[in-house]
Amino acid sequence: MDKMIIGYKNSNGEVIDTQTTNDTSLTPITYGNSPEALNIIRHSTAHLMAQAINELYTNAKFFVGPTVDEGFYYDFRVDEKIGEEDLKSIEQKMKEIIKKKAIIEKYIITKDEALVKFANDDLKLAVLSRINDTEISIYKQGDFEDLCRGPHAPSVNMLHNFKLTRVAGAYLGGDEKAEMLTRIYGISFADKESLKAHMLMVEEAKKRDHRKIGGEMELFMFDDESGAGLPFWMPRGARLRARLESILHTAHRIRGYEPVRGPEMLKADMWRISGHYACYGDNMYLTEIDEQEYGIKPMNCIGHIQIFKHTPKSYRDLPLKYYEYGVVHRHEMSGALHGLFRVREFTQDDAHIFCTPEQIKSVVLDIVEFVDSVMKLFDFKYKMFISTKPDKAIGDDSVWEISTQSLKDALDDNNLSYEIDEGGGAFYGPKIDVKITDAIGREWQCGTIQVDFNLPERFGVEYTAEDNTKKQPVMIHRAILGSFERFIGVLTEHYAGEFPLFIAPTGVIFVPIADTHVEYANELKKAMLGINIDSEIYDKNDSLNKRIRNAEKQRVPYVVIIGDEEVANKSVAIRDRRTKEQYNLTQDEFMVQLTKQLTEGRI
RNA sequence: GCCCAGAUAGCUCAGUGGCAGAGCACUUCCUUGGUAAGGAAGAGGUCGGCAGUUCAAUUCUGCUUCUGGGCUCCA
Repeated sequence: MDKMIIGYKNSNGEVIDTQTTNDTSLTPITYGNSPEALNIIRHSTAHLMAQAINELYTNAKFFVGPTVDEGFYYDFRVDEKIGEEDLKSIEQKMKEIIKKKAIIEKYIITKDEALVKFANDDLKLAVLSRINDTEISIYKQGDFEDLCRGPHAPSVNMLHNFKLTRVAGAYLGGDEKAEMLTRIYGISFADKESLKAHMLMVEEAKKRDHRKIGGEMELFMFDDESGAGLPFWMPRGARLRARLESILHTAHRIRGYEPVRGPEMLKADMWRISGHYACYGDNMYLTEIDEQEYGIKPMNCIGHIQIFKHTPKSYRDLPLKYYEYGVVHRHEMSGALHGLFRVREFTQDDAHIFCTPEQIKSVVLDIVEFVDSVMKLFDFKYKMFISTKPDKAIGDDSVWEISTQSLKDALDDNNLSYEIDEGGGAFYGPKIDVKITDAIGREWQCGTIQVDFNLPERFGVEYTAEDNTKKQPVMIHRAILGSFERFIGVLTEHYAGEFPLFIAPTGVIFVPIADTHVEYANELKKAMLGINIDSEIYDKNDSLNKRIRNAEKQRVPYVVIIGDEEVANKSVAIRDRRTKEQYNLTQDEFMVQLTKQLTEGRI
């Protein structure tokens, strides 16, 4: 028979392994890199790893070893401390085991028998306590056996192409209060080439790491003495950020948004009314001023609500769109901090739109158009998720109905596909989350659109309707980038630091050949500022070759060489990063080209 | 916050219970060069911080701050 069959799929799409059936009328799953095959291979590789760990650490006790998006892991407990360097010996042991070519067998026992069999293994008992079935399957390879629902590959012989990637701690069952187990992550593929390609992707991701590039390019920094998770923007990073802010500012104004700005902190009572004090208090920084408690804002909504309430509003004012680059502080656990991706102080591109329930659909449609423009600008593919009413929710079902349907209609009308996250909404309303995919295929959650009936109610927000009665508006919270910090982090990795001209912190580096050419370079730099291009002059006492090499390494769109010829002709000798070409233009032609290229950043 | 691993020059990293090291970057000088690393000299460190063990600690121990990989959480 075909040795390459590693499982079957039944008519319900369920995967059944070869240990369970050899019914050839089922659809076979052949050994390869299909999602189903990989799932089986990785699951079995997790077991293989457990077997190796079991041989190396005889006191090891195992919890669960599932597959995940990026491979597999196994959680276990050992007396020894396991570090990265131990992964090599575990891999070595796994390879030894493969050489024995053990068949992977399966047998069934009752749950009662399993309870007896694993009586001395508290972790397996913990696993069993989570299983309701009366029958338990056990998989066995050589002398190693493990309680598992499968499916598994027929033989360890099929598990050659793996790599253990990291070791970490993980709570038993994901419970913060439970014991911390050791977790080892790994990945495997059907062939060597795919494994190699994956490891190359990981290498590429490492090269693009925004913390590394951000440091090299001097975009931003963190300072131990000042505190964790508090980013500092250095001149180059601040230039980039200012460009992004400026592009977005115009984009908001064109779309009818009004800029507003709320204070950095408010009396704690405001946060009590909003519900933040009770629901979000653990993440808030509180302080006391003149014996009164204040809270530093973790969100911008209250400020916008107070501004809305300050003057009477008519139905004619709706929808009313307020936006703010709102600085917020949120306490994140120290272990969660991660470069610009997770910080304790950040700025949201935040907006709150006050509208009637009937207007939700068109307002959301506008926002979706806005999101689409921004994501297209940066060449991001994206997906949308609509999250519906959770079990614990406030508000009438009818209002949930109309607003959820409005979200769906808005996306359907715009021909945008989305997935439904059933019950994933906030307690105060449904939402759309935007997940973007970067240049090397990684996904990031950035933008979010949330419908809210809760805060208008709590703060007594109202407007005068056509019939001269007071009515309550709906509030739509939305962010497109999410936060400037995270988005710039993502952009940095997306472009590997080679930002397009319209946000590049430095658009041009001028390299004068000799001192006599510096004056012209200064003139050019000044002219550049006139058309909103930041440039730098590299006139250090290094050899010309070295200066060109260093300038080229700066990830700047244009390197421009200035010599006698250029000074005489008022021209520039260009090295164009985008076209990877060298050519000459007059100064005027160059400025026209740059100005034109800057307009690519208009949305 | 929890588990594991780290912290040595501006950066990347060697190294040692007994005077602190390299490459790059930096400063000065020579070189004034037309397209990817010219040469020489110099400066730079409380070996993250605080205690403890020791004749002696950058090295061993404890605590602490920060960083990394996860868990958890989230923009």
